Amino acid sequence: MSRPSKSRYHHGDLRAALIEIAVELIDERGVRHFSLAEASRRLGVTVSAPYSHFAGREALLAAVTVRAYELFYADVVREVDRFRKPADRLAAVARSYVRFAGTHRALFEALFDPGVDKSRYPEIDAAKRPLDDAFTSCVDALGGSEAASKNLAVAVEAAAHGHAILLVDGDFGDGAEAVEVAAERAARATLALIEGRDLLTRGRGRTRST
Amino acid sequence: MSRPSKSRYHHGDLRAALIEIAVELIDERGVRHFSLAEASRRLGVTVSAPYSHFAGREALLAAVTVRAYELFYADVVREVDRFRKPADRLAAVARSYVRFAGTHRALFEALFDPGVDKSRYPEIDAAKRPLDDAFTSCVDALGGSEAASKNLAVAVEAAAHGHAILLVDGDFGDGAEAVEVAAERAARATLALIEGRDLLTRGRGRTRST
DNA sequence: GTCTATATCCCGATAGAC
DNA sequence: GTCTATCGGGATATAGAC
Repeated sequence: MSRPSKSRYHHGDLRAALIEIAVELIDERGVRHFSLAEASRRLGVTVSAPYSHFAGREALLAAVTVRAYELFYADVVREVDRFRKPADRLAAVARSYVRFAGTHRALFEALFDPGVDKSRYPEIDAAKRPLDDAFTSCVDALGGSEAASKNLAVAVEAAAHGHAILLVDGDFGDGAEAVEVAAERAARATLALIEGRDLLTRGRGRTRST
Repeated sequence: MSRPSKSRYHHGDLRAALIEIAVELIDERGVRHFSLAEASRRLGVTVSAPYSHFAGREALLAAVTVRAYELFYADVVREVDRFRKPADRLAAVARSYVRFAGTHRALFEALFDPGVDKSRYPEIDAAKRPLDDAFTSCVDALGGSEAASKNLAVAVEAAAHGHAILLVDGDFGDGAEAVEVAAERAARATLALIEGRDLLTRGRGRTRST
């Protein structure tokens, strides 16, 4: 058979193998400690081999980010489609958002790694778009003006993201239980935001400030 | 002579100078590109000099983080004390949280740098505590059960953090205006969460708070 | 106790041979 | 496409000057 040798990726799929091993390594030591050199070592190739497939370390991380968004989106879709009511669907987005952060920490970390200049990798933005659209379409289904929808979408996204960060930061403890606690909190925060959403769009300048 | 040379930091305050220059460098190139070597070069000392004051790069970054929390807390307190009503005070915490992220990006970035293992630097947690307490005391002033307060505190913190990340990520645009937009959104989201807070504490499904 | 000088090792990146 | 060789830079440890 054409089963490739797992120990030595000298068979032409180094690119995919690099992305795969990068995810593993990031899981083990975090993005910051990820190095092309170690990835190469694990794959049994020399340190310069990756440069045939990626411009450099950052480009590989960008590819990892794109992959992460794809997996992220798949998770969100799977979860959202279990519900029909718009509010529940939106809460499901928030829930799966946090779950993804908890169950794929390396990938989630890679998504927001300050070390990758996203503006130089437009494919990252393209990979993110379906996710944003999922948010938006759920929010739109709730009705209300365009401005109100936008405000709610931003608030929910921020809430989901915030819970995800708190989770990854350990504020909810460790393990699978912590993930569910955080995910459930995010879902409920979403429902609370929907409930109080009129307050998101009021005043236009009159909520106090400088 | 006991007169220290100001230009070379050979005067015994290298520790403070390192923290200061670290903040500058992180502002210029981001945490990832910060190096002890360059900090040393800028201060006119050799690369090994910092090791008299810090165990290594990570320890210096930890010190920067502590400093960041101190400044962060000072900002929050200043802003919160301009209000009296509990809801407004809580919204002010969220607002100043986001403002800090926008106006001190380097420090904010350092606060959540995945490269520093916070569990190995307990002083970071200690520096963070006053900030958490500020959140908590504002929430408690709103009344409600202990569990409900906890739930609201977490939700507001997550919302504030989420808006801050979206801001730093450029989702609100650039410049001072973007900062205010994000800060105001966070404040309003806080008010919306207060409004819908009953939904945060329902079902008893998996929400275990401590 | 603080800093210099030095040396080792790892990593990112490039050029050229196979 | 991959390897060899190599350069430059950064992290870190140690020995010694003041």
